[in-house]
Amino acid sequence: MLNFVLLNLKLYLSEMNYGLLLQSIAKHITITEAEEQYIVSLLSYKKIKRKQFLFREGDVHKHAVFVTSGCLRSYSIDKNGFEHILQFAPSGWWIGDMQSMIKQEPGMLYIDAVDDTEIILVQKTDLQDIYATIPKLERFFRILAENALATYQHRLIDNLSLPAIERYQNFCRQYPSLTEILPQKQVAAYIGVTPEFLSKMLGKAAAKK
Amino acid sequence: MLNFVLLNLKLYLSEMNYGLLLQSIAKHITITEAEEQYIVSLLSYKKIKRKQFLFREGDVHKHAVFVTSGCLRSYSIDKNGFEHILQFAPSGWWIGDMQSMIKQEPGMLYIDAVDDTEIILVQKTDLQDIYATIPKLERFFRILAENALATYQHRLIDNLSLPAIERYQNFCRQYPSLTEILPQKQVAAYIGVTPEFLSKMLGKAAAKK
DNA sequence: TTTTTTTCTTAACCAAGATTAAGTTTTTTG
DNA sequence: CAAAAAACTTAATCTTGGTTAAGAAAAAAA
Repeated sequence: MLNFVLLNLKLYLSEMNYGLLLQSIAKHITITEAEEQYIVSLLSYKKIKRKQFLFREGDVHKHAVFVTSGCLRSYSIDKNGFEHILQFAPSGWWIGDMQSMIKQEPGMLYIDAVDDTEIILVQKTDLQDIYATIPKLERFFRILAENALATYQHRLIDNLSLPAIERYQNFCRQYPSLTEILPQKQVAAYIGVTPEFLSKMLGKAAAKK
Repeated sequence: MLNFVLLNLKLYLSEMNYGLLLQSIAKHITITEAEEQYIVSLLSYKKIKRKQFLFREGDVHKHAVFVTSGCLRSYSIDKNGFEHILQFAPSGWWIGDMQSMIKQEPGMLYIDAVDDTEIILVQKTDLQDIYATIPKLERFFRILAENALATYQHRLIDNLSLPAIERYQNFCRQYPSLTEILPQKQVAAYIGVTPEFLSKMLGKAAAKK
């Protein structure tokens, strides 16, 4: 009977896919099984249907979000109603509005699901406890933030110095799997051009061959 | 005699201005005097004259750089020879090519001095030791990286969604002291327009009044 | 201070990319 | 499967911002 319960618990936990997050942690630091259990006890799990919102502009981000399947996107909407995509988060990625997360103030970003998506949530307040209990995790999140920082530095330089066509090529090279599944429109909103212009650009490129 | 030596040491250290860095650390975490001394023992100090280079494209960044006076800038040069500024670092700021710093590979950025500048250097290898000896510093650099991340997220959204004139206004609002000391040309290279266009824009704005 | 270098301005012309609009294809949903 | 919605294409026109060039102003260096 106990075995039966444990088996179900195990299935339940594997369905939640906390494993992917624990693996990602294990890539940078070593943690004990007891620490793993403590962390898992503070995680929660959520399914998000395609097009469903996780955050809207003005919301305060009270959770760190880790994607285990599917794909999320974060974006702003300008005063003319146009979307500008900051980030895509396929499985294994974190996503969020850092400013809002740090200062606990209303954010400027929308986050919704590009595909049916499963996520793990960590409450910001629990994160403080985790740092206090397992200081090693401070390192994990430092490394995470530093890597993200490097990525944003690179992207900013690209946006300042490259024409649209090269930004598009960079995107395809960097995220080949995303290029396949995303509507062109969203790639346009990521590289910073209108869908019409991206279409024109690709038409020209194809005509040349 | 001993007093004399100690006095001179104190003067020497204060001239190095390690205090500014220690203060900046103290804003986020609490460290003991012994820990302070350990950290200081791993720091080095350098003066950089206006226009002098600290890094060039292709250099591997083996140090974290903290500015104590003056101002540095990091930028890339595109294939047409135009500069695109990623960051200004006045006193109290860190600067560097994160990608190069993390992976210890050749960087894409130039760093030089906008003004006569004093900096503190921490070797990357010493930073590893510091993390091992004083885990609290892991938190300090996590917070630092997260704040920088928030700033870059905001800037990217601005670059994607705002016209040049608003990017200029944001820059002036965010960095009023830099706006005063920098040549217009460099503000242009930061917000992502040519100096000629920025000048035209400002002329129009002034004419309206 | 005077010479040299850098920065700023203005203006004419040019190009990358935006806008508008209409028609077509693809995907989603009922 | 049919209808509706979303995405894509094409083309004409417009706008933001780039390019080139030349002179003026300011700052740096000698």
